Amino acid sequence: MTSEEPRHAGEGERPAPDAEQLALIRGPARSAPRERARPRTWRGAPLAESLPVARVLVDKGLVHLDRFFDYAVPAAMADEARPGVRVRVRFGAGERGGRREGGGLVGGYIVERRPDSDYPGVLAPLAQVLSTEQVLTPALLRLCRAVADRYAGALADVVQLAVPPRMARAERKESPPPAAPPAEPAPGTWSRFPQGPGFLRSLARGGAPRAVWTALPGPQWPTELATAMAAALSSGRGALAVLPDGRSAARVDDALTALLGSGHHVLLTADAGPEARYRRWLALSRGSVRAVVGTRAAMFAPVPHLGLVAVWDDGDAAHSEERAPLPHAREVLMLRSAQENTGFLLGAHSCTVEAAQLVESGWARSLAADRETVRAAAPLIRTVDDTEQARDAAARTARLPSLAWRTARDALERGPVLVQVPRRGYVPRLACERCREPARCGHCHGPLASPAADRAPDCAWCGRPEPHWSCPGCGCTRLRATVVGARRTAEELGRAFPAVPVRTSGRDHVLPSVPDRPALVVSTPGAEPVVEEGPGYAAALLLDGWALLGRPDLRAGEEALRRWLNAAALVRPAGEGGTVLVIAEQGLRPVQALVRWDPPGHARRELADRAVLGLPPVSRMAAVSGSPEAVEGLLRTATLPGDAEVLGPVPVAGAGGPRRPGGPPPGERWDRALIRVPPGSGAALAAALKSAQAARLARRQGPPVRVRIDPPDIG
DNA sequence: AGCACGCCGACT
DNA sequence: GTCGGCGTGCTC
Repeated sequence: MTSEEPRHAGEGERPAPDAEQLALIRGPARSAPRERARPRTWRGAPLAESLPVARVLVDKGLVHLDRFFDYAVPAAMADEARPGVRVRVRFGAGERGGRREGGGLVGGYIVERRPDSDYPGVLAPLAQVLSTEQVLTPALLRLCRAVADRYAGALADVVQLAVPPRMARAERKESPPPAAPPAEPAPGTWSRFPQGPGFLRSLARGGAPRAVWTALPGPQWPTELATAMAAALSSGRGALAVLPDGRSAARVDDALTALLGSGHHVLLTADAGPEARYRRWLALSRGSVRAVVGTRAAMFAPVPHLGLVAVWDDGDAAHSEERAPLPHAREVLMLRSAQENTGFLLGAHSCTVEAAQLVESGWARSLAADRETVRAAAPLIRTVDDTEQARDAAARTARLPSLAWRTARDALERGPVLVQVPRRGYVPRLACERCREPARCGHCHGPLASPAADRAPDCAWCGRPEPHWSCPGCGCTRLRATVVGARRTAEELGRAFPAVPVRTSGRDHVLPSVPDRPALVVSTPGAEPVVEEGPGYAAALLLDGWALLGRPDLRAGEEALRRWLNAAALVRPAGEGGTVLVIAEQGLRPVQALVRWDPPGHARRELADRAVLGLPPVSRMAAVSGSPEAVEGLLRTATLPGDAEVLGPVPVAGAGGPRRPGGPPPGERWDRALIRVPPGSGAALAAALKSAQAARLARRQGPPVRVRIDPPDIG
């Protein structure tokens, strides 16, 4: 702490110790009022000779402080105080009384060195340069700025997500020079995709192709993803891949190692620990390593001269950052791809509506295999309609359809059988009694919910009652609550095969893999073990159709299909006896898409529907929530774009429900309003909400409001 | 957000 | 004449 000096009594009353220096930093012919001209922590230390002003991003995530502050650079720090380094500065209410030191020390980053400042007062000096490591590079700063704007958040909040905390020990270690770029990789199994080799060639030649990749079922995708990264590396550029969890990241990391050895890439996941993580981050930042595979925080990894950004399975909820301003990895990587002119690869077994929109709009090209190739790689999909079971709740949980039993029995002779069961905790809402289509509001297409069993339903978005609902699909006027739960079916299954070992994998106990031997593997979605070595599961039983499809969430169908496809992709091809049995009504759109193994087709149809109904991502939405007065106040003061449409506010289920972080405090009522704008007005909406939020906080007009762009739970 | 300033009423 | 309520505005 070179600048932590004791306070001199009466210092404030004296003229500045070095009037010439202060004139220099105050800028040309500016006569600041005398009381403002008193330096605060100033000890008369000389200033840096060139560029004596440092523009600093103060590390406080307050929306109304979302700007830079200028500080004087003492001569002693002239060399160290480079753009991008971490600093400590005094920040807070000034010492206008001349008696106190300024506010406390806070952290920050130098974003720029300048010859002068436009601040009319006297600049406080930098208190300390914490480290000479230039962590917030201009490219990273620009990305953080774009992400903050996109999500109506504060720059400092985004920087906190992007730059890991400092670990001094990790900084002391030197990083080796980078390895020479590897040779251009052979396409390998990318040859199964007509556009695959061309995509790789473009990357290898320094191009920036953008693709939405529908991966084929089977275990090849990690190697294919790694091959695309290697192609970008072979052009002398860097590559980055974001995966939804540590397990899948490790698989791609292994594939890269198999392809290139260990000198070219790092794995950036939470389980490495903070110090190792920072060391690897520094290896990238210093240009010692050019490729990174990781979970969502890796989307900000400081790869210089990036050639490819990739994201796997963008429908997985883990790609949504849960800290403010809640950015999504796919969106961040899209911004990054545009800013740094890189290739873009969005891969998955399924296809989100956002991915379909990227193809539809022409922003990305589709990278999919021919129908015959898909059919040869996919397992046989069979469906069991459960309408018969639905008549009797007891039968539904206790009895297994005989086809499921036979499928499992036959498959267990050849290998392991995967049983996918739902996770607990789905919110029951209303659906058509006959066709089970989730019931939607006739006015805004929000989901209907029943406040009490014997009352008419309300819209959960706009609050309008809907006493005379009728199903647009089948004309039925009767509603039913959605049913959840099929776990006992799996237990029943275990009892039906007493001779076979039953293994379970779930949120608490994730089983990474199982041997290629007969066993029942019961797993919740997302925790399915892969089969070691062999051709994959002999069969899969997908039992969670009801729980998923009954949800009124906009993404219910897409999410059901995504989970089914991820499980079904672990099953061996139909030609080798692989069978998937899904318990769900055959006529449902996601079920048909699974049977035909056509996830892009499903996403395209969903996209067309949403365009008609004005739902995201065809329109952009924002959620504003907080106490009723706060929400009302923000909506009143905000100057929204002219084409914005406000839905609600309506009360949010608070007390009694599961307590979510950042949600309403127990016992208090919270409201939520949704604002939707047509395509093209998203940026204006974010900007309007951000400035209204800033004004509100600055003037302290009542309790805080939460603003969320692209709310995930609008249905 | 903190934090300090300042303008007003109540008390010594 | 002095203390302290909180309404208002700034932080380089």
